[in-house]
Amino acid sequence: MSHTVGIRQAQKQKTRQALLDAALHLLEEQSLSSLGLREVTRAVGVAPTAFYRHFPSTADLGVALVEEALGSLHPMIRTTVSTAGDSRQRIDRAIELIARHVAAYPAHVRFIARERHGGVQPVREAIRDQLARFAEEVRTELAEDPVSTDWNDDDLLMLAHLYVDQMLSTASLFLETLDAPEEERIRAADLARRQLRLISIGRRHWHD
Amino acid sequence: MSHTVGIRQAQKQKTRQALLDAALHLLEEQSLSSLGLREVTRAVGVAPTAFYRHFPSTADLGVALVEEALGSLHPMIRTTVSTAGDSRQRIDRAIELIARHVAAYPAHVRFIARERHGGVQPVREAIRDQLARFAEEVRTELAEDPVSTDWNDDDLLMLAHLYVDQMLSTASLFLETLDAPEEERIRAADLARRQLRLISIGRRHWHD
DNA sequence: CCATACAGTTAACAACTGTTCTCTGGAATT
DNA sequence: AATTCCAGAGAACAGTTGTTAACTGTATGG
Repeated sequence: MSHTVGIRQAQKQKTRQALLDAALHLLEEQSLSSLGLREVTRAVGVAPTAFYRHFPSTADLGVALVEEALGSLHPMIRTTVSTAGDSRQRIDRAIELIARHVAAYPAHVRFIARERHGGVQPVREAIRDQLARFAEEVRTELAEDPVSTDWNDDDLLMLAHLYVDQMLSTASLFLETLDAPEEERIRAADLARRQLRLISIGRRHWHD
Repeated sequence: MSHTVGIRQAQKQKTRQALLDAALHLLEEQSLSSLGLREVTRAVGVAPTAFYRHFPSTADLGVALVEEALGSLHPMIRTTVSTAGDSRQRIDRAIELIARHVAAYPAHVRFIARERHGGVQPVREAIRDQLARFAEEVRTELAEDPVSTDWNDDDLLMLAHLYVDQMLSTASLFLETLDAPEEERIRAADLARRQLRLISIGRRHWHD
């Protein structure tokens, strides 16, 4: 049991990543349920049968993509709904973070938005589970905010889900306006900002 | 130019509808981008080539399905965000309407949720356009509410989009819990109700 | 009553799909 | 140095796909 990777395993992970990358690229203009195994291997330049060395089926490839797209996002959550600064600053920071992420990983965002309600059950479930984890994390973050002192856990989770949904909706909106003129992108950011503001107002007056 | 339908056209529309129904059924466990033309005709019991008498491609079939799923929904919008009753009654009525609709047309709801961000561009655009129309209608309805006297059109449209998104999100949640035990369905309805309540609170305190 | 229009059929096309089995070259282990 | 392991290749399988062309029967309009 050596802790060195070895040429063998290194090469394997390399082609595995190549398969993931190629699939993500192909999925920009189709859904996972229509993605062919041969289509992916052809794009990578390996034999169709090599696919099975890495994934039992394209559905498992999809689950791996969910991990890649959302797994590394958990650290970002804490800063997104961080308690630092006043309400306006927090909203601006969140919008900025989402916009940057969409610009940096558009294919990831598209994949999640597309397959969240897509035709492949295991992938839907993987996304649902990850989003539920996000909601939990957002809840614990919200609980530390002095605004939420008299909130019960159920209401906090309700608000957390609302925020997570809003984040995804905003990310999807930003994705659509990625190639649009700057004016439209500003309008989109403005819309998202005001929606977040309305939610945060509702939050402040929840117990009236 | 007769106003009588004629045996011929009647039969044509009958098979056309059969194609739409079969497609909708098949789309419950896959996405439109993987729906085969032959698959649909086989389900209806008609030759593959007959498909072309009704739709140039499966994408056009999808656009027709958008029309069927959302086109008939516009009348419902007015009553959903109607101004009658107090806030709690309005929310209860909206949730009830959504729940009924999801139970009555689950395949329609699933199709819209799935293809809204799906892999077929013309269908995405058709859904986006219809939802934009919904938002416009919601806005004019909201404008008549005395709560919105000092709201500008831009903010009203922002709120309308938030409501439309929330409706879809709620419908999708209800769809997932359709076959779940009643306890979970009640929890889902409760969550949706509180989220709507938070938004409506934010709305009331928008200009503070 | 007859000519036309046309929804649906049949047959054939090349291209594609997922999956199995057998094989090979080189890294890993002993 | 000899042996095992295993990522990937290659070939073949039975089925599938979208699209074309030429057809048939029947409702429709003159």
